[in-house]
Amino acid sequence: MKNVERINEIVKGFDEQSFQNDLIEWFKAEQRTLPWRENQDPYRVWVSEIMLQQTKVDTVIPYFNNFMERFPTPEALAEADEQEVLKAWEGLGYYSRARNLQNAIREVVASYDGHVPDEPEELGALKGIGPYTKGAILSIAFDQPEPAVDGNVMRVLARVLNIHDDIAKQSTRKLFELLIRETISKEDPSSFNQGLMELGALVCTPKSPTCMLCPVQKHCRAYHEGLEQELPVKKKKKKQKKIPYYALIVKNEEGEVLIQQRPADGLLANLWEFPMAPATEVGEQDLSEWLRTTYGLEIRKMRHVDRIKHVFSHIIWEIEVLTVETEGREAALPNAKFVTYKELSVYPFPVSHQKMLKHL
DNA sequence: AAAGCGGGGTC
DNA sequence: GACCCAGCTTT
Repeated sequence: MKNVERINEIVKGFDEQSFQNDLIEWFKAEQRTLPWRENQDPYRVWVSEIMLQQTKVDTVIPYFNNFMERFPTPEALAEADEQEVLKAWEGLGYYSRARNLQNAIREVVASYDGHVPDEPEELGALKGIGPYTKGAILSIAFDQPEPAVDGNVMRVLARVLNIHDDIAKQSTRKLFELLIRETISKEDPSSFNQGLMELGALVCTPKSPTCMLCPVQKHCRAYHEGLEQELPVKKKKKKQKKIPYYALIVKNEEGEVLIQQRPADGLLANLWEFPMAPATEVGEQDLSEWLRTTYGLEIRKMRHVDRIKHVFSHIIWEIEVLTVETEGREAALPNAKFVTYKELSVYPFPVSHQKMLKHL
């Protein structure tokens, strides 16, 4: 069946007007006070939406406040060093978000005189702005009736409209976008979109939704069928592969520690770390040789001090941590260098390596 | 369409 | 452990 026909089938007998009213009324009364809801500044809305991707509100709040203090305007963010931006993002994860955001903001300053564009095509062409974020900015900052379909929205609508499509597929997201275009309030698209998300976060939760307190319970087909726990349908992903490493906390005679910048692409791009040897290729007895050939450093003393397991979305690092004292003072590798304990604080580190700081 | 990309909270 | 989170980009 074509999407248009499905939409007509789905919304048949659905009281859109009443649903809108109940949802918006509830949102206006019950919405949380959040820093990015102080006003409609498109820059603030944008930053908040990027930070909120795959990230809980409670986690984002302190990062958002700090980020706005350090980079209050698009110009301030455009002029900053990427390392400063990554430092402000440190611990938040998905660091390409930060790099894409700055890239896009620089584009806005260069091409749009620092004004966030309110045209869907211009906005969507900016780095890091996909279908969801585009719709969120357009509806929340510019009051345009555009769909902003995230995980919350798909869960809420899957239940309300009793839709059993796999929400992991992007064709399903497109179906929901069409449904929203049909259903969204033209008078207050911002409260409508945010209301769906707020409802998903506070009431229509993934497990044990509190249907008894739901403002749109009477509209919910899954509730009436007793299917709210079965929806939404989502294909589960396969589990992560384990990768073993040795991490070396190397101190020279000055008491400085060896750190190294990761490549500009891929996992944790451009962040800093302590040197890591892949344990699949290097054995513990080979570490002296590895340190010599890789960094030109002679080991004086080496001690096993910790074991760290760090879970990413797609892999698991299993890290054996060793402290090392060396004779050399300089590292041969250009992206590696010795720094003092104090200097460490300006470099952005992934959480996996922050866990090793206690061994310094 | 599937995989890569973080980190934290919950059950 | 598994799942989820105000997803996007690359392959």
